[in-house]
Amino acid sequence: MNAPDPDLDPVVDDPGITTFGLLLEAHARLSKVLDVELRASDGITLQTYEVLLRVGRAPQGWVTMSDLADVVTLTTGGVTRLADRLEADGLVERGSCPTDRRVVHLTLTRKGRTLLRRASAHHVEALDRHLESRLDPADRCALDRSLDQLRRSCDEWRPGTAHVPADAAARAGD
Amino acid sequence: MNAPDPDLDPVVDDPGITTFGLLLEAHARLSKVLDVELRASDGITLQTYEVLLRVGRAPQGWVTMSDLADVVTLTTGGVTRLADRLEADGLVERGSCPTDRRVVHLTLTRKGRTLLRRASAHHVEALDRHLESRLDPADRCALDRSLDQLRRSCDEWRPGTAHVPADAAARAGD
DNA sequence: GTGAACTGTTTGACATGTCAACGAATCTGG
DNA sequence: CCAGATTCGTTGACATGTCAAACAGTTCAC
Repeated sequence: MNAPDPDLDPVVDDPGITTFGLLLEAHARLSKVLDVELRASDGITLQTYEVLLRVGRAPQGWVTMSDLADVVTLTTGGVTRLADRLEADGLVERGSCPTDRRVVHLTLTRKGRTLLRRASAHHVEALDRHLESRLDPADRCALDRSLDQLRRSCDEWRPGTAHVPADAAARAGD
Repeated sequence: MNAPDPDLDPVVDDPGITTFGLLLEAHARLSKVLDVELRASDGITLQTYEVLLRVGRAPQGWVTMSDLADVVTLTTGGVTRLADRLEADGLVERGSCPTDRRVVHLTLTRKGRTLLRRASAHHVEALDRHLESRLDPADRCALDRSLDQLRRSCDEWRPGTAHVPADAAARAGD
């Protein structure tokens, strides 16, 4: 009574589903590996590293909470809590913006800066092992191009841009 | 006092960091878009869709909790709770395995099957708009190849493969 | 100027995931 | 056949993220 539905196969074998599935899995597996190695070598998560990196290489040496929310793909509420933890760990500092008193400037502490430099060496080495050395150099360019294209085209998209049938939104029930 | 550290630049501009950053962002943005559209068209999250898809196209019509944990990249504890919610929504059912009484078989209910079929149509269409139509056909192949390669090489990896402290390597076998 | 609309951040209530400990079922080698 | 090691799934305690409401500061139009 529960054999795979033949009606389903034409639709679930779509090449787009395959590519997207590969994207999901490659992302998950690579992130997991890099996270585990970063914890082992520097005692921080991949997410913490990403924050340190974004703050550390910001042109002025700081980012706002909203900036950060965008690059780490969290809500601003999530970033508030993330910043709380990193500040408690002494890696970043909150500061106020001289030109807009709503804004919070996040900067690296000395400790954060040192840690970023140390972790970067390990992280780059890990990326070499898991990413660079595994890819065909020709495919590498196409990979960068494709990913950038996807990122860009999703940024353009806004809810409602899609031709979702008007009745579908109403019928969203279960 | 907090200008970007010149010492940092050589290391944070590594091409591997760039590619990995693109992977993170492309994944996050594309997932977000597809999730929003799936919610609008069928009232389910992308994660729910992924589960329905995996269960629905499993060769025997069912998957175990551990199988599912692997493909959706959650711990088994997380899958227990995910299955609880989907079962409460009437989309999947737990069943027992005739040959191993520890194992739980997850199958689609009729409702889950219907929903999967309906959502698949919308999802495939969304993938066409956001993925297929955006990519250069030649790059598409390279993208699939690269992602598959990354996924595969991460699967081979085991903690300890890297040059991490010896006590971490001691736990290598499983 | 001043009120309305908007933006940036925080917060409480809640959703969702992890981790480690656990019980039950299964395997394995004497 | 049995003791120990292993595997599968669940659970409690806790970590982390979302959502919407709230608040302060800013901008805009009149």
